[in-house]
Amino acid sequence: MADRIDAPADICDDMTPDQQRLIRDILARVVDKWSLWALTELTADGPLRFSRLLERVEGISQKSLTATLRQLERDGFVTRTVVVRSPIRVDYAATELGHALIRRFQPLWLWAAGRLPDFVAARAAFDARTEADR
Amino acid sequence: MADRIDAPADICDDMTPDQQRLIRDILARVVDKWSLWALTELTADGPLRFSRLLERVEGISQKSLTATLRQLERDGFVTRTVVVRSPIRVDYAATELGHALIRRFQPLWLWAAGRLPDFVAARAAFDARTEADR
DNA sequence: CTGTATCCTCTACGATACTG
DNA sequence: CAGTATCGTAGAGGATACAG
Repeated sequence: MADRIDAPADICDDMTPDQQRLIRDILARVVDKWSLWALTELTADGPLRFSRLLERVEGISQKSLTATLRQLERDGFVTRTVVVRSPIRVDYAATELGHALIRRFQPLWLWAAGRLPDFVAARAAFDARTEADR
Repeated sequence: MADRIDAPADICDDMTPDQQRLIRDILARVVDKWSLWALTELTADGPLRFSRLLERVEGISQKSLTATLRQLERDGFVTRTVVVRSPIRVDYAATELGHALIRRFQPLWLWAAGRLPDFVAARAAFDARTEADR
């Protein structure tokens, strides 16, 4: 399953403020506290039920998981399938769009991981600087 | 100025929870309401003074711009240079790390731009679905 | 089991006024 | 001009209880 070809670079110049806002909106949501984490679990391990996700995304509350999944569903990153048994059961799965996002995001994550020493050093330097004077 | 080679993919398995938290922290900050925007202005147009940034990052308050720049400085993405004239003047500039981040982020942005129709469609479908039933 | 509803807290952020 | 201080508001998100 190959990604679509990237849009040409000058596409950004042709975008309305509304469109730019939507993109920022999408990307911001994706890097919020839980979305990327939940989506990563789904892309890594196939469909998962609500309660499995609740275990895997450590620290998330039920309420926030519900909200996070709704957003991901609304933006087309996951599907939600109700299995009408007793007890009821709901499966969540990453869509093609969801998989694509994770694939696209991974290089950024890896880059950040490789640069981790720089971040640690930068913070240490800054904190040392600001504790002394200012 | 070439980027560093990416870390190998399995680097993620060797990371402590603390390190993973730091990466999420960094990446989350970067996509927050203002950071990426401010940093983009700096990478596009060389050093800028505080008041120029305040104009360019439309809608940001003085307080938030100060906070945003402090975070970016602390994480090593920008430098802050005080020019002691009268009136005082402060220049902000993107570091190599800051430029690298923007470069790394751009493909993701372009991908999102290219997929914009999908997002619009997904949201429309979801909203139609949820207005009918639920 | 999978949600929704309520409450409560904490933080982000704008507006405004003030300082070096 | 660049920043700090203070206030007020709005939203995110946890804990808990309850419903289908």
